[in-house]
Amino acid sequence: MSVMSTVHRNDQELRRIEELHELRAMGVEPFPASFHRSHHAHQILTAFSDERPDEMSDVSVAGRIMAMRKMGKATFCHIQDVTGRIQIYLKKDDLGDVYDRLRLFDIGDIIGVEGYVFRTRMGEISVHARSLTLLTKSITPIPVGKEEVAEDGTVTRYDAIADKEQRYRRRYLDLIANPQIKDTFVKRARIISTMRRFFDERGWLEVETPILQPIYGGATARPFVTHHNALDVELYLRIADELYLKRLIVGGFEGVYEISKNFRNEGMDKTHNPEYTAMEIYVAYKDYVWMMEMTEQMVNTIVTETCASETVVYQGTELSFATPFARARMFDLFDQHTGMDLRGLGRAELLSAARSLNVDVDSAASAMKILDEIFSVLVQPHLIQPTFVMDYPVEMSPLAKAHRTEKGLVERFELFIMGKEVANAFSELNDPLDQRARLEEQAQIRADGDDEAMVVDEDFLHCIEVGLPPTAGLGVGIDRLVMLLTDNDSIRDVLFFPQMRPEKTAVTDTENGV
RNA sequence: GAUCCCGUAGCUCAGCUGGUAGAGCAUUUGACUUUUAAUCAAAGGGCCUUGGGUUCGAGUCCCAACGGGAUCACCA
Repeated sequence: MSVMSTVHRNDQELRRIEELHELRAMGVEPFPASFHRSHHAHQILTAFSDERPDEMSDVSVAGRIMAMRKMGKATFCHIQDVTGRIQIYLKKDDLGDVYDRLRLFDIGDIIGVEGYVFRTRMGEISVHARSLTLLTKSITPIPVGKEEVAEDGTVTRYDAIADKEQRYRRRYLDLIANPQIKDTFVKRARIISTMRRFFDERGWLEVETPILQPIYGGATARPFVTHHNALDVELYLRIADELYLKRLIVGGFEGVYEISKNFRNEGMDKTHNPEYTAMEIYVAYKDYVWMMEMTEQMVNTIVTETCASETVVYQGTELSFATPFARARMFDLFDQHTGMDLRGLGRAELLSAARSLNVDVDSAASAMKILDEIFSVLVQPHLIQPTFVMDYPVEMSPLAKAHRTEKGLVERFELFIMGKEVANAFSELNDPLDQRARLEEQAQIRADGDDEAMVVDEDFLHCIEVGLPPTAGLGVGIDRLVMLLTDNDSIRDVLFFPQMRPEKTAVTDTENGV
């Protein structure tokens, strides 16, 4: 089968390729290896002084041409670097033959400019070019809209790429055309680095555990399955790293954490992507009360350091991250929002409670599912400000330690913000007999048809039998935290490359009948 | 997986009760040495997502497929 390229090029692309050949013929290399750059755009715009313009009499900048206004023997263009845009002023008197080559330059090309900084009659700080170097010739026209900068600095962008499919599939074009979205990703990086520093300062060790696991565990979810050829075994992409991190605590580390991707073979929507980033941390000799305090301190630190404030506006709602966060026991919240005491009810009673509350549940649902459903419909939407929900029923939490005083409950909390779960934590279950009983119960639920229930991991049970010290564990959904702090309502907008259905591959020559 | 909406030029979008494709920006040519969504004049550019059907005639109506978005379900 022939694999000849069948790229279709439009008139603009063909013209640009001709320009490229023409430049080479003139002895201009369209793809030089490097360029010395002295300043970023933003640096010049903030540091330029009208009183002392000579301080910037010799600068060099580089970036992508985003706009070009040719006016005969003078040309203005805007170039964009990672910090923003700056205007370049090019004059035939200064550049001579090089100026004539401008006809071979296009929007999208990357150039380097050396010159002096000045302020135009219209008041815009610009670089007056003494020399101009082509750094990369762009062959594909990019969908850049024109932009208008108002007096107050607000930027209006016209006709920039708006199609979500294009924006997600070709994020590089999105980043060029909508540079303001970079802020989200820069903040994402800062959120993670702040979290990492918070843990490192406290002496906890960042570790790496297997992503390919022979037995998946630590959460209830359907996994992705893959196959290892040499061992001829099925392996699973991890749905959580909990069981491995606990093994390290058993091994003698007293604080370990991991920030990395989990994979869950479930539906996709505004808050779910098949691969997502989680942080899990385990600290020995601590319990969930301690972990709650640690969590609110960590979140507060992240918010104040990345948002320069303790409050954040999310989709029009002001959220306060001042400590302490609200705390509420799960069954107290049921009392408050349903008017019913659901403590200790069996499956049949919960089912009739759900019916009387107009919560739609499957009549075959387990007690755990019914409680979960009532909670998510009637309680969760009220948890707008950061709120710790504590003390869950044991059936919902097979890896959490039995509550020290409340029978039937476990020492667990979840952090809710804007009605969404952001963190989940327990006093970890370290009674090996209890742990075995709970996992066997999960295995039974699984045998009864719930393929999301946990699988028994004998080596994990063995490890707990060796002896896990009292330990507190926490998991945080990084993507959701980033969404909250960057005011984005879709997970796709906080991931550079959200999962998309693969595009149809271009037809090959043979299929084409060539 | 279900339902609804969307798919037209490189980009943003028009296109009425079916009559063979339109604008702005971008591109090309010309004018213009401090412009800024530069301006002015002219020009080129479309398998209207794909495949069927109805019709004398389909961008438009019907069916299906593909891709996207939203809502729901599952889940974090």
